[in-house]
Amino acid sequence: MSKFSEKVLRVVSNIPYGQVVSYGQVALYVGMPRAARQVGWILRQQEIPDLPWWRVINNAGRISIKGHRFNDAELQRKLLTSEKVEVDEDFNLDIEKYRYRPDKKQLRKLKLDEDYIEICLRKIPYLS
DNA sequence: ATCTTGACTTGCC
DNA sequence: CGGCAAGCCAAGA
Repeated sequence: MSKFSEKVLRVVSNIPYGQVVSYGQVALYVGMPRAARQVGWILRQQEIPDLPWWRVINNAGRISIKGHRFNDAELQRKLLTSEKVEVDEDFNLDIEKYRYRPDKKQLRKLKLDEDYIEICLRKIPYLS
């Protein structure tokens, strides 16, 4: 398993119950702000135990499982609604209402440079 | 090495 | 709001 994959799994597994992040956000927190598609690529290889993959959606606020995977999208909606995240019949939700916004302390756990952490905080500000 | 495939994002109509 | 074209880059073949 690549370093990239490991970091992605670590970030995703830290998303709190009842909150969501976008693929681009995960990419940002693993140090590769433009690798959103690759985050999706990693999560597509299901069979990853103890990973709250359903808390990752696209930045438009939509469940993003594509193609002939309607059942998986339905499963994701089911899992989200079970944690009180409201998702409508078109797989849309209010991402800003549920978005996970880590603070500086939490970002430091990811072993990122201090200045890069500032970039993260500027892009996804922590709201206190 | 080279090409293709996407659970993506952003900007620009 | 919605669609579309570019840009993106890890993995597989």
